[in-house]
Amino acid sequence: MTPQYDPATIEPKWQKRWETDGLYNADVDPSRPKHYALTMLPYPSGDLHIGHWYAMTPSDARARYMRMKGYNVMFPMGFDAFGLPAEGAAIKRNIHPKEWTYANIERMRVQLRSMGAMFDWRREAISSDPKYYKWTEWFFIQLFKHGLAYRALAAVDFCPSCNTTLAREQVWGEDRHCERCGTPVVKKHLEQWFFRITDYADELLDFSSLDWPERVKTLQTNWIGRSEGASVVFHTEDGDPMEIFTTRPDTLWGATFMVLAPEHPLVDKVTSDEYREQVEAYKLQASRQSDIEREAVDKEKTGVFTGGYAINPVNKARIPIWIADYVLMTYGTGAIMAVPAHDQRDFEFARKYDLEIIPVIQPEGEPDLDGATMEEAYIGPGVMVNSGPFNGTRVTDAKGRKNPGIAAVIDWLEEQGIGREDVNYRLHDWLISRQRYWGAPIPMIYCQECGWNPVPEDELPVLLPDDVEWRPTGESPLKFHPTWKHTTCPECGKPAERETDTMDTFMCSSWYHLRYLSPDYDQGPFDPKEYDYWMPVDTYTGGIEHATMHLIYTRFFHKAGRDMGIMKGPEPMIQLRNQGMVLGEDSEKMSKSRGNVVAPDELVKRYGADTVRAYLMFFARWDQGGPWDSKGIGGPARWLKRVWALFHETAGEQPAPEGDTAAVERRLRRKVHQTLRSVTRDFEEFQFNTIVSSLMELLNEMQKAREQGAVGTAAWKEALELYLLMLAPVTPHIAEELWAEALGKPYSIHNQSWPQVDEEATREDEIVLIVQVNGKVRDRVTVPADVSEADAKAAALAAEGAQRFMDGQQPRKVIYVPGRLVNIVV
RNA sequence: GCCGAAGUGGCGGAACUGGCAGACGCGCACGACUCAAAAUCGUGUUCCUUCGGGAGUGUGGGUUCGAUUCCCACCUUCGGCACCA
Repeated sequence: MTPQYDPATIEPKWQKRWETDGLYNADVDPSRPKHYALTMLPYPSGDLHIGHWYAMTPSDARARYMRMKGYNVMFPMGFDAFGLPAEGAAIKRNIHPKEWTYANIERMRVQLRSMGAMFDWRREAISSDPKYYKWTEWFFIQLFKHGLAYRALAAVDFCPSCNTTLAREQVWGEDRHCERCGTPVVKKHLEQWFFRITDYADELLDFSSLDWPERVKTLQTNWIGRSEGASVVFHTEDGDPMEIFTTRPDTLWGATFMVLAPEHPLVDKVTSDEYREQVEAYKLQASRQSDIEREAVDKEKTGVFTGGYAINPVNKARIPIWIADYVLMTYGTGAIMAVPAHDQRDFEFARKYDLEIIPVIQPEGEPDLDGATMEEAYIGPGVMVNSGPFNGTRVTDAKGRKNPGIAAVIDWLEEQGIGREDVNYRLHDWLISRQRYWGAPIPMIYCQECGWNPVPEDELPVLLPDDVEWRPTGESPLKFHPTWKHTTCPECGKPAERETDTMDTFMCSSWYHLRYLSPDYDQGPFDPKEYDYWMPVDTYTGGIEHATMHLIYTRFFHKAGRDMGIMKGPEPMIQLRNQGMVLGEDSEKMSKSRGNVVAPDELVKRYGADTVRAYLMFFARWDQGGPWDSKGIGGPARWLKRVWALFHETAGEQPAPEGDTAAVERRLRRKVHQTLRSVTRDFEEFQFNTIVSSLMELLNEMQKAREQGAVGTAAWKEALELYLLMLAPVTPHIAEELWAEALGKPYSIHNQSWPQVDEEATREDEIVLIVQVNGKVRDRVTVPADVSEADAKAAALAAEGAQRFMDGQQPRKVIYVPGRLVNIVV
């Protein structure tokens, strides 16, 4: 053992040994409890950055802790290897996306190994491997066969920079930009493939079996955006039905006009000749405006009258039909009933265009509302008025059927056959078509006669051709391949064409946790034996940015798979924890263009992986992250050097023959076991920063105990052993080295059990009681731990500081908190 | 506008169940070692102070013997959604 801590020597040595021994191989073993620890897989961009380390090494420490707790832990790793950057690189540098991707994977595997994580590399899965994407395609076919994948013409978001359509989840922010490249998206009308995720909207709102952060649950709940209400069918004067959705069926009697989205299919039909010109002009203007302009909230509402009229089915009132761009074709039915008295948007519109306002909800104890004089819509509770059979019915603030007014009206609508209880979601079906090359082909064939049919399953995978030209045209490069798309119809055998779009890569990552189970299995997407043992994922870690993308998709995928008889159980990932983000030293997001990127490889070279791991766990709360501080890493670096030095200098020493060490030993054992208790708790709660600080604190105490002659005693030996066991998940290399070289213990520390807290040892003999006078600390007294209340109070009252501040007065009240303090109130 | 999270020393952060605010680390200051520096070790480090003490966890109130912790109102920052009918 060298006197100098030299991570550059010991780290590669142990990494090699662990790997050749298969120390972290996880195999099905029904005799042991399993723990599937999963951390989000990286995209093979070419370099592992500090964010990967921040996500993965604390997750690794937690997985190692669970392993020491006796679980059979699987902690796999792989690559989300399809995707756009590969094509970008291909175009820019004239290198094949496959070559680029696999070269990056090679490089990143080496970098990943340098972390010293307990990855079971036998389970590595790469989503761009044919043996992987064969089953991505297979899943598509199963979804198609079960009616969960369909093709439809829709106005979809298209990124002009990435040259592909995007899912709604991939369009972000007020300016509706592409999640990947930041370019504002445009609308295109295209036929695309969708998954029916909306069929699962309600189930996705049920988080009861999940231990997930509230934040993620809230984000998903808002994203799904469930509204309860009713669908009601109005008719035009000509008898054409127009369905509307409303959350306020109790206000139906106050509907004084209707508004259609400019793109609504009935607009042309209801428009009278007299108004056709202005309607056409308005439609043209609306179509020219971007979504951003149209959806700007503060914009004044505009619209035009169509000349047509509808009949309100509840009271047969004849009401005008308008078109306005504040009604969106993408939500509900693209048509609304307008109740200006009780909806602020309708109110503003009615005032502007001088439309009738009829109050139908009267707030109790207030003067009667008057449509002519109201200054804003009334949206609070009250009693229904001007509402025929419902006059006098109470309306509360509650939504849906919980509101007596709404419940009564819904029942009546259903009786009358006018409408029905209904629910609407903000969530849209998942658009998965991408006009790009480097993705899993959509395994569908179009035949002029038979329509769309899936590729027969025994012909899977549909392989990507290698010889393509990547022209970023907005259409799939596969389309321009001379032969690839030409095939025959699986139904009739006549010439037919393949779908040339590829799948959203979120499709690949929706099931990667299943491919890890058996990455080489060829009878199905996964080996059922592995599935039955390992699933569900027990602990999933990753960034919050996937809350409304990957984390919704994978839940949908699992539930759909369950309904198709492929998967089991309600949810794929039971416990979720999010790490924060490591920012640059300038507190900005790290990026090459800002020049604030921290390169982990250099840090490993300079300090060693253990120090980098420890610093990442220590420098911030894991769930919050924060700016990198290059000076701060010196703390953990010094700490590990001091750990090394202490073990090196004292490991073999025997106790000094003379001197009574009983008190020192007791103090040391107390601190060791108190530390073990808090480290154990912190591992359970993912509080990695306090794990490291507790271990630093214990080292300081051990240093003191050393000076007091503890070295070589039984308590000292126990302290050294427990110290390394607690260190093992955090800094696995130095722990292994000291375990072998300083303590001479048999390989491997990573096969040891997590130690038990000796509660007896943690007990204090004496405690320091705080003495307060009127809530202010005035003194402290040392008393036996099992002091009686009377003795404690007496000691406090006698304390010099207490006497001084009591100023001769009699205590009015003396409060005793056992083990903590005495507060004297005068 | 709606929903959510968070505000603690110069900095990152700690504080279990309402009970010593500032653990641990960075930085800084001083000291030791050194010809000197780095490294290392030691001591100190919330602010004010007449050295008795006083103030202090975004602001203002409340509950309590006692509040970073619970309640009310507000301010700020960050994140999400946003004409969603």
